[in-house]
Amino acid sequence: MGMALNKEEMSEKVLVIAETLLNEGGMDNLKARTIAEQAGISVGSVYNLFADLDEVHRAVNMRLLDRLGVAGLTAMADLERQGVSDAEHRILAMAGAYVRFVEAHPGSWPALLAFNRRRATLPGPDSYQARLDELFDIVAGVLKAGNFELDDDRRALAARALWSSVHGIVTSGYVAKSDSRQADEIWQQIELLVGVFVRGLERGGAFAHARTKPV
Amino acid sequence: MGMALNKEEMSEKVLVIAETLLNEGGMDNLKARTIAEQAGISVGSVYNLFADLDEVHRAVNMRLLDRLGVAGLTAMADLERQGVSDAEHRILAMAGAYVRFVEAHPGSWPALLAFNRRRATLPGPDSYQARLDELFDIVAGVLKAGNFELDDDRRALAARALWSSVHGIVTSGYVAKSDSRQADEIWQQIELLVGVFVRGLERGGAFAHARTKPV
DNA sequence: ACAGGAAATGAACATTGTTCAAGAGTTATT
DNA sequence: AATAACTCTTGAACAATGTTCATTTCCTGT
Repeated sequence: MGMALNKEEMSEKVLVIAETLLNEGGMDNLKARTIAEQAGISVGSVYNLFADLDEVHRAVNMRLLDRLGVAGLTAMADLERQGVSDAEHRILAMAGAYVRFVEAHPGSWPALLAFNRRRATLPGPDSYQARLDELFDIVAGVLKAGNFELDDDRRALAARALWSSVHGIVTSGYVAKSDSRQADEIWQQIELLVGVFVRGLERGGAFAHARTKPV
Repeated sequence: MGMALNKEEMSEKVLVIAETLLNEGGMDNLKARTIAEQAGISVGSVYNLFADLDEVHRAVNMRLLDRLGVAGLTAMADLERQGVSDAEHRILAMAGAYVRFVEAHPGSWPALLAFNRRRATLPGPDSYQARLDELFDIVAGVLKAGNFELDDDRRALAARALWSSVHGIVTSGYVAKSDSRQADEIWQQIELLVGVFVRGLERGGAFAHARTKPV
């Protein structure tokens, strides 16, 4: 007989199952009964471990974000080892890590940032936003090493804008993900964005701006 | 007694109701029974007019995309009338139109591009992607008037990258939409992006790039 | 061995999308 | 006018789901 799992171990098992379900069939595939069946417990027990499916989903997202962060840092470390310190190359490596991550998580990624499950993303006691900030910080670190003329606030803003832009390109690109050449189109856009962005920063464009927000 | 509505008029009524429901409560608020009740028909009749709720949702999205396109064109026309032909200002005006549109459609916008309802956005016989292309074309038009050194393909790519970037910034910004200063942060990022992007294009950065896609 | 509590269970409930047989209404034909 | 053929509407019924909770089972300390 297998040793009975304690609460934490069973939670872990549930999360592994949940991640697989999400990856395979997206948000709609995360069902309480399926989890219970695959984990060898009852529906009620799932609700004993987690308040509701939202909490399960959030927990899975947490781990995904963590792994995405690790992937980014790993990519940076790899370039470091190769002695690459060029900002454009490093940013492209970050973007590459992100694209690979997305491609490796076709089902769970759509619900990762645009978390649309039940209620509109309540702030949550957890550090959801904190993990996103960590990702921004990695990009900001690359920008800092790039020696652009940016103060800390401005650099943070640029990092968020750049990262969000890459995210937007990937998102838009995968809406109609029927074609396989779509992947190529995405990467072309990213290369263009990063190239133009870096050159724009080098020109100091980040400072020359006026408030033009329309009412 | 009010004249009975024919099929088309009733479809119209259903779509108006559906749009309101989506705007007020998001995707989960689009329920067959609510629509039926508010339209004064039976549940079955809703399914007589539309194959399923997905089709209703898609139809609503179509109209939203149309209106978004009109908003963009209107913004361009306004600037035209004011004699503004500066590319950066025009792009910012486009982005402003987009941001205003998003703010005006808090419930329906999240499901507009990332259409996650049932199946993964099947290509659909409709012109969903075509409407998105129209929006890209508007941006491409602005870039063309900007006299950057871009051939047609490259300009189309830049337009898509730029528009998707703006979309990404708005998307990321509204994930944690608790704060009202978030709106300001979004616009700052957009200004930075557009400013840097335009300056980067002016430097011809769109050409100086190498294939660096990681495996 | 037994009491007390903690955890697991799964039947039951509420809500949903969707279907479809039956009925109501409309139009064409004789 | 009467009837037939057709279309549209209805709402009850079904299946799938998230969630709850009274009951049962299991474990632990004495």
